[in-house]
Amino acid sequence: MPTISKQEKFLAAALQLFHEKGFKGTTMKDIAEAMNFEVANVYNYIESKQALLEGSLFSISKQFHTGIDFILASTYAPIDQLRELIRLHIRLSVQYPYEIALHTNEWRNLGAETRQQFVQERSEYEQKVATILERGITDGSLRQMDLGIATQAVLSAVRWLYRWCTDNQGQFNPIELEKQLMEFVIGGIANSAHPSMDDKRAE
Amino acid sequence: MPTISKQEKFLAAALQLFHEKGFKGTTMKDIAEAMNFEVANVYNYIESKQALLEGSLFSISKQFHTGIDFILASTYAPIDQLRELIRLHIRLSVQYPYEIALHTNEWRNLGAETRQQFVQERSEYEQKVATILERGITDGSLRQMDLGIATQAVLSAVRWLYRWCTDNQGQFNPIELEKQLMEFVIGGIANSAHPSMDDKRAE
DNA sequence: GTCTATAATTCGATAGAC
DNA sequence: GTCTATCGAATTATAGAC
Repeated sequence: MPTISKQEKFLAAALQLFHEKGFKGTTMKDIAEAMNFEVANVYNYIESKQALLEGSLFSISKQFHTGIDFILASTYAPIDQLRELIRLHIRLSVQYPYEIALHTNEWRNLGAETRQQFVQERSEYEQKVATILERGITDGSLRQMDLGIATQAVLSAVRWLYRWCTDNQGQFNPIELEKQLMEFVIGGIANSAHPSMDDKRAE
Repeated sequence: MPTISKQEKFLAAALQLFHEKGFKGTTMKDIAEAMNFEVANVYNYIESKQALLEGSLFSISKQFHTGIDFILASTYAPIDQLRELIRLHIRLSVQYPYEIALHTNEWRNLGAETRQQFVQERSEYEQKVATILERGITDGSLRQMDLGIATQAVLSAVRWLYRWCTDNQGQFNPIELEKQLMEFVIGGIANSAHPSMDDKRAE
């Protein structure tokens, strides 16, 4: 049985509260109560509320960048890089759902400087996703689409995963989730021999 | 030229600030400065900060429910109801991007009672979307999928639209956006197999 | 590490004059 | 409708004893 340090318990409690009440809606008092001690003790575990936000936010950002960089540097064909991208998002969503919730919802609360850096990193990540899609469109494995729309559509398709994990705490099959989502995304932008969007329905 | 009342200007200024800085991150002073008057005057336009949040939130929630209720009550086939659902989301995202941003991101800041009502309404909306998908799966026009996953995937595919509208202020073609997104979503979950009755996928 | 006490600031909201 | 002035409460963070 893995020993969970009080540090880790503190971080988990804070992240869960941020998820439930939002970053600004969560007070140091809330966290202290979750830890069963007084407010002042919070500062034994963190430097400041802002530092806690920044640490978690950029930590998960780095995880995503590291993951997609490996994918981009691989010899997989573009459509299989896209599969790997989806797998990456599922894996991280299962492992760090509350960090991703923070990353998705609370970046607006960063200070002016760090916020700029965050937006920069997020923009670069989207650019890397777009690169995968662009290569797929070029080699014909992905359907012709507006690259910006395709990028947002793909990222949106995986952006809800963290909530699936926090809501159904382990009460789901990640393998099946992966399969279903793969089918949804790939089937959506893969260049199918079946032009099902050319709507000819029989009535 | 449409006359814009100061009330409307106030609401627009507040919503934009909520979008940029978050609800709790926006102070009455921020709004007052955007309106070029002092803080106390804010309360000539609203009852309270909470009331402003609740009003906008439930207003847009009602719009979505009204829209999907018409779709559900129509005689469209399920797959075309899905098309209409996507059109509904695009239309509302173009018309009320900042209200939808609030609805998506700031519902956690509702009071305990109103928050419960919000979650209830959102859950009912998801249920209505699931109904459309379920009918489509039943009649064979949509691929066999886990209904919960399919519902989240479809809703996620349209959830980023408001940001597309706020970021590219009118600098985009809504018709083309609609076409592209349609192709992505419909192509993703439409049954690409033969339009016959075999609903069991052979792998 | 935990406590009590408190500093320093901010914020939502109201009162009342003009 | 707009202003000045202000109240009361909440919040982040620190000081210092145990």
